[in-house]
Amino acid sequence: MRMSEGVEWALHTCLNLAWVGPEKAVPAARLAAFYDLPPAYLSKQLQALVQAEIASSSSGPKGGFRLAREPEIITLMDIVTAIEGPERAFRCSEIRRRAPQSLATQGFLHPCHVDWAMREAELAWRRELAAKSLADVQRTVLRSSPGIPEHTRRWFSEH
Amino acid sequence: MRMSEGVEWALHTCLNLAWVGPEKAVPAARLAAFYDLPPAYLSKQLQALVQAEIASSSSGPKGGFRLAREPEIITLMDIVTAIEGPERAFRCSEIRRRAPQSLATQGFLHPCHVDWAMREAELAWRRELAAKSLADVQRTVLRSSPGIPEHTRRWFSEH
DNA sequence: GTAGATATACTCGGATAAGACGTGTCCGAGTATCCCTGG
DNA sequence: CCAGGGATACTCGGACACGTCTTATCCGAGTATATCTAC
Repeated sequence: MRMSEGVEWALHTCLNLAWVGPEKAVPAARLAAFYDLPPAYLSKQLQALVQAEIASSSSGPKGGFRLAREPEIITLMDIVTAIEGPERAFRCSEIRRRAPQSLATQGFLHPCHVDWAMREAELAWRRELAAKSLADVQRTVLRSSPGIPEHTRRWFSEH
Repeated sequence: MRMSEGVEWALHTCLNLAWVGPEKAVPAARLAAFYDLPPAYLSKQLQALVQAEIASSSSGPKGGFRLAREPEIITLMDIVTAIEGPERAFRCSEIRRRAPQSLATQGFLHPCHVDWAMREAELAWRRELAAKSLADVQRTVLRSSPGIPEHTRRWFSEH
């Protein structure tokens, strides 16, 4: 089980967009340059963020990406789901129905208990991610490195 | 993010081994036949379970697999880790160190906050899985379908 | 009848291919800006 | 001086290859059993 590397990029990029603020749009190429990432590929991730209505895009000169909502109402779960898709990590294929006894015991009438246990664990994970907003992360960063917001904002203003 | 299908197979197979009990060894081919799975591939998953000391194997006639420990002290986390490996789903590549400002703000002295949030969520998931033992699942199954244990045991005794 | 050696058949285990998904790249469509021209 | 039209340059967005991991398979090494033979 491996999460796409794009998730890390998306999270940090959303954070950068949050520092810049919604007034100014930032092109994908510039967002990529900040971390020295492949611009075309980051662009793909940004598309996903737009589709999920986390970011909004505008074309042409002075165009680019900006956050579509306030950081306070963007959760880490939103971002992860946007990149990874809404599918669960564990996918129950109802394997038990192929068991020779499944007809005799009518096991398929009840929900799959293995699936249920896995679902519950994954829900705990989702709950935890949904409880943390982008603004929460901003506050944590601000506490440990107060200079970062201004530095970042300034870097994206240059050029 | 997608969990290997082998995890589902391993979970159900461990459950079957639990019903059969540790007295009798069951060959991989027979375990595969129960759900009509590719025998050679399930064999590979079983190898992983042996390496994780969840199951034990024996060669030759009357050989096969059996649980190495009591179901009470085998957690779902153990099984998932055995198949998927110990690696985390989200892997922080310390992307922030490539930021142009990282030297100025000495951001790399503090832990990565994005990573920390993701780690915490994944820990919640692991905790949940570690809290559920194979015996717990057995009890749930027993409650809803009391016939299954005996049916399963009998099927593996035939032939 | 019993014990030992041997042949046998069955098991696992690691080395070896095929397919799916994530990764990475490119170029075309669209748009806001800027400039130029005419009034 | 001002307004409108057009050219321009910059942006995103979807279509197109590459690499890596999961999936799937096979065959050889090893072992407990059962048989056969000799005592």
